[in-house]
Amino acid sequence: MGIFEKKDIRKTAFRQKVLDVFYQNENSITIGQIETAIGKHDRITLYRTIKTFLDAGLIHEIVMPGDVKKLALCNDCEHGPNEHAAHHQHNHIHFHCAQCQEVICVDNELPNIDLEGYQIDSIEIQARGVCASCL
Amino acid sequence: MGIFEKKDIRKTAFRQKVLDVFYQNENSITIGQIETAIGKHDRITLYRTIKTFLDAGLIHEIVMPGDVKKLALCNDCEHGPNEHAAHHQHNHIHFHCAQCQEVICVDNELPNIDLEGYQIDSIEIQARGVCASCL
DNA sequence: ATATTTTTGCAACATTGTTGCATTTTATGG
DNA sequence: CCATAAAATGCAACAATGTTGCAAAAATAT
Ligand SMILES: [Mn+2]
Ligand SMILES: [Mn+2]
Ligand SMILES: [Zn+2]
Ligand SMILES: [Zn+2]
Repeated sequence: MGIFEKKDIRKTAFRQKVLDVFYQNENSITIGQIETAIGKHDRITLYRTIKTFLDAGLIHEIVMPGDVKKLALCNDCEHGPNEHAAHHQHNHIHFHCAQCQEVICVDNELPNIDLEGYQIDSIEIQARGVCASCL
Repeated sequence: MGIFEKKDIRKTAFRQKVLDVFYQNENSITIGQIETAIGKHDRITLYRTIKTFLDAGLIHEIVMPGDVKKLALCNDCEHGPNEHAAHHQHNHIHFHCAQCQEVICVDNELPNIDLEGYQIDSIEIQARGVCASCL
């Protein structure tokens, strides 16, 4: 049973190629990286594919400080049915390495945040520094 | 001694108008809000003004999940000289209220995050839920 | 195999932001 | 206050990124 059946979206040659790019990279990737990897292609279809993957909970979007935008496979993320990308619940930290510039989904417990007078439904944490491989 | 002298950037009529929009709003604002508030104006100059303010450490940029981009006055932020926007050190949490849609800089201690094997230089936290006014 | 549904590719458009350059505004200081 | 120098502005043109409508093609269901 492939990932497409599991997520109930149609399996097409194009989508498989895009998905492969995710599998071929250890960390999160940019749309630009996908475009380079899949060669000649249609930009519009790629955008729609990404939206499909996002809606299906196959991948998640990471927006880092400084407008660095990345995409990553969802492994440990929590998803409701058809959860909108904006309300995605990562339960990991996103780490931007200042040296190799990779943006890494680091598996770990999120700290408990408590803001007096506020009701917190979800949190998202970005960290910056030097990653394990670069240290 | 006005804020322009303090930050060593020239005071102009246009910049004063933009700055006033920040003062008139309790929370963070979008570029669109500024454009509406200052009326007929030049889009390019506004972008350059915002960059100037960012470079001067007068304001900071907030990128929330779902590509919500906002700007806010720097009050308690830490700045080195000419610190680039991407490496800005907020020391507060950014809270997005799902009800009023405001993005609020909430003053509070940041938790101590420790990732085994990683060197963390700075962190940024976004929270989502219902704000104090909406509860 | 045929019918139905979804995806794709193309063209056109929208939004957001940038760059070069001539003109205007602001700050300086005699 | 006026002349000068430095910086900010406005315009035009461009660039990057993403969206929409629609006809053709591909994928699934019967
Ligand atoms: Mn996810
Ligand atoms: Mn700041
Ligand atoms: Zn992630
Ligand atoms: Zn803030």
